[in-house]
Amino acid sequence: MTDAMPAQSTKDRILAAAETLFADTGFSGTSLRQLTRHANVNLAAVNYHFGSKDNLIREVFRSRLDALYQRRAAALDELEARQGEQPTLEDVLRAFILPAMAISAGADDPSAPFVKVLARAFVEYREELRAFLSERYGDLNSRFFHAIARCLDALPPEEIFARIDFMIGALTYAMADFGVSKRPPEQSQEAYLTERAERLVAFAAAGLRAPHPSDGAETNVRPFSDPQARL
Amino acid sequence: MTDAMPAQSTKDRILAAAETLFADTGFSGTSLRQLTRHANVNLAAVNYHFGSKDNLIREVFRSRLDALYQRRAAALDELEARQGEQPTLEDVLRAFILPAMAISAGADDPSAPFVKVLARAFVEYREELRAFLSERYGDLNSRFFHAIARCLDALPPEEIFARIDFMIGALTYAMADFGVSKRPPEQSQEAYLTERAERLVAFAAAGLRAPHPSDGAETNVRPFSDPQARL
DNA sequence: GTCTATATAGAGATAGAC
DNA sequence: GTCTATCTCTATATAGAC
Repeated sequence: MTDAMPAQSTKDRILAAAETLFADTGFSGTSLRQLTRHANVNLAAVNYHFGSKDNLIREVFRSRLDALYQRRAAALDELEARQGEQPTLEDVLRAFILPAMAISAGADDPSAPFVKVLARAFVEYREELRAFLSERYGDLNSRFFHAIARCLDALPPEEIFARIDFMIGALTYAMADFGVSKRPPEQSQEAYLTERAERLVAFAAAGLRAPHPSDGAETNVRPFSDPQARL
Repeated sequence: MTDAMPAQSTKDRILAAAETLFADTGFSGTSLRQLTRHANVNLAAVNYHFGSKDNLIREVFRSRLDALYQRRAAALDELEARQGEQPTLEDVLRAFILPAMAISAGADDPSAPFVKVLARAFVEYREELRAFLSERYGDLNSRFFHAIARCLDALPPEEIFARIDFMIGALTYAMADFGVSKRPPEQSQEAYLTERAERLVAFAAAGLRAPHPSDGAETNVRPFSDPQARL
């Protein structure tokens, strides 16, 4: 054998190029012509191997999301297997957040662009993605909800749902690197993302633990239609 | 005068249809043919009034973002005009968050779809949007940063920047309604969004105030390359 | 300012040779 | 399994009549 790396199949080259280009220019913004040029394969190969562009898109999702949720499941399994020891809120959040950050860690990691693909999918394939996530990973997401809820037992479920949405929004946005924060040149990408993940864990844990308005101080809410409202 | 509403100009009908369709199917996912059909105007009218599709997209942004930032500026001005009274973190966050929630408040409000357009822009026009926001609203964003930093004076700036990114991520995601939270049927859209805005204010305020790892407990960070890391 | 008609280019998909 | 060539459709943009 002369080559250490196995020769990448046409199918794999298409998947790799799809991930990169979908991350950069979106799904409808990426043509099969660009894609096959980038992957150095023939235009007809996409339809031969995947049937259609839509199927190719689904395949990109499925494989990466499976990997992400497998890591999340393993982390949660480990937490729940600890005998007698109740996981902290930070533990549970790490089990959810770190796998997502991890898949964008290495510059050499072929799955790195996927985080941007996922962020795009939230806007371009909202309903399909929601249905897919709920059908395929609903049980695991439900386990995460209960693990989080156990750490916050004074909080009503709607409040927990809302706060988890905030956490996922922060995670998605941060993963896709949409914000103004920039990696300092002297820090490695891995160290940077590790730090960011820990920052998010601390931020989200504090946010989730925030006192609930109903059992505390008045929040001074004014409806939008109030002409005095500071909009 | 027989008509209470002023007849909408071709240009306005194009803008309105653009906002709706861009929100639903994205920028590259929306063709000018769909758009002009939806607006009941001729296909050529877009190029006549806006020059190109790209210019139309920029125009949609510019007008709505100007409105959003004007409201934010007014709210911040009001806070800072209070003599002697230091605004709370919650006050500052409300000045930033409520205008964003407000523009998606009314089902009858023509600007309602814009929040989804904005979320899409974050992924489809990342760099252009970043440059545009920084050039046009950089000063105001900087004022918000300082107002927030004043409430958190023990925190290093990088930590504040990172946490503000989390807050904006949560806001964008929540505004665009990507999460699992659903409006209860008995609640009005306005009440629902008001409630969500207050929830976000409480969540973000607590998250921003989270203790900083450097001046407190050990955070037990393990790098991703550690094979023991719970990824 | 609005229309029809069309130029030009690019898209996704497929047939059929090799 | 991969190629070329091409079908068919749609895209953005524009020219020129009204």
